[in-house]
Amino acid sequence: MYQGREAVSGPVAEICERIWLSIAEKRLRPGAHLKEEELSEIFDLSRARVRQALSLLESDGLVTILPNRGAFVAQPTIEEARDVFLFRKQLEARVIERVVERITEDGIRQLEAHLAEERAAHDRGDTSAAVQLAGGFHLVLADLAGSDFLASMVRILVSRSTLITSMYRVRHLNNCAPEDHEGLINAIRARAPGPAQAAMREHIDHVEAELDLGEATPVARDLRQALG
Amino acid sequence: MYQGREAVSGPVAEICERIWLSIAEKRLRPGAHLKEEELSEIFDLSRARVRQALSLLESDGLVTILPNRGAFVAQPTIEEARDVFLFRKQLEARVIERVVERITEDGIRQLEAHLAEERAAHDRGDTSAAVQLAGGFHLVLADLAGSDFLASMVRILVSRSTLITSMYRVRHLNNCAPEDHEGLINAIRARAPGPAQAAMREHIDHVEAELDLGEATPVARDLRQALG
DNA sequence: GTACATAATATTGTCAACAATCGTGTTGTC
DNA sequence: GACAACACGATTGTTGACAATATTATGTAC
Repeated sequence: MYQGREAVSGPVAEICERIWLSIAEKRLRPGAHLKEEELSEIFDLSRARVRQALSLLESDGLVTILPNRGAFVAQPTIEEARDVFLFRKQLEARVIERVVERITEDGIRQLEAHLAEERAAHDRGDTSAAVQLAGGFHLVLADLAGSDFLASMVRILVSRSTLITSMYRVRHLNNCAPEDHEGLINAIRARAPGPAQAAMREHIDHVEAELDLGEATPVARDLRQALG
Repeated sequence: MYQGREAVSGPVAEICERIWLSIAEKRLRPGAHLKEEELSEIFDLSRARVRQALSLLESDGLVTILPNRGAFVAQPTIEEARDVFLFRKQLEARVIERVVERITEDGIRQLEAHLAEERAAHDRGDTSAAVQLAGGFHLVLADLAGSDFLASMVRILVSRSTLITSMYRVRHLNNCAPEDHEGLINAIRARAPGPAQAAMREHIDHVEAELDLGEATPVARDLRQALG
């Protein structure tokens, strides 16, 4: 399974995971060309499967596929970045609303188990796992909302947030701090819709506040795009 | 080009279009199994291209692909239907905001030309074209907002709305009436953000109001007949 | 007749070879 | 040297054949 996608499993999921992580950790620059044969050699998989993975990553907004040209790491603009966070606030507020309505003891345990993993990764300095788990928390939450639609929307926005964060963050910090997630769980446990939604909006604002969305792009953009 | 997707062209776009239309016109019931070989015979295309088309339709939420099982026309629940329209109101209000900011004379002409096509299809009783163009209006609008992100989000939600409307509508009416679209153009021309956003929210409420969210009316028919 | 195992069929998943396209370097002309 | 036409290598796109999996049909015991 890759980023909450039930239908994706096995080798294809692994390519997606690893490319996703490489982007999150800035090992892959926005605009970088992801060549199919190169990837198939690296992962020792057929080109068809690489292609499938790239197609999935495109639908998550992490890469852009140009016909007859190939796949490139996406380059969201500052305007798009702001829109992503604006909609995440609205979308995830709705998610929280539904989660509070239908949360069970088992659901709470799921969230707490995830939070424990986040803390463990954070404490041992494993930023790679920490970033992955921080995004994963929102996917678990979306799952608990019990709507495939909401879950897929959250996935789309969270993956884009990962890319945006890796492009525009000023400090070398996590995507989400575990503390915020703890507060969210508490508000959900108390079955308090208003405070829980407020906590979520604040949390997303925190994430956005760590970014520098006021100036020109720090990473050099594609020349073709700049002059086109 | 299929539903505002620049990158999709040629035969694959045609399969998508025709399946999309068949769903919109209730010739394909939700849950129907879209068999790859059958489709490849109907459209006289290779199975690989059919597969590609089904994958695109999945990312638009029109079909659900189950591993080793195949592709099925999606079956959005009533809860999901409400969420789609809720989110469309928020999303398209933002689209309108950006369109009003950056609209040009040429943009207005584009919208009016589209509206004229809608009216023509409506007047000659071509419901097939009318439904397609009604959804298309929102895609043109999203394009004028000048953000790939907003455009792709609108596409995802509009395609889902099409499916939802075909599932839950009580009267045999259009997805969108051309009158609402005319009002939107006028508000945009006046560069009035508030009224334009209000018009959009009202318009989407109108569409939602035509649905009966308590009764499902599945129409079963042969796949070959539906697509012919 | 029902339940279960098993074979037969239908359907999807995967691959490697081939075709089409694009980017780039080269050559020829002025 | 500037420019266009061309050819080459690199990269993506497509196909048909084959493998894996699921669904249906068949047979058998009780």
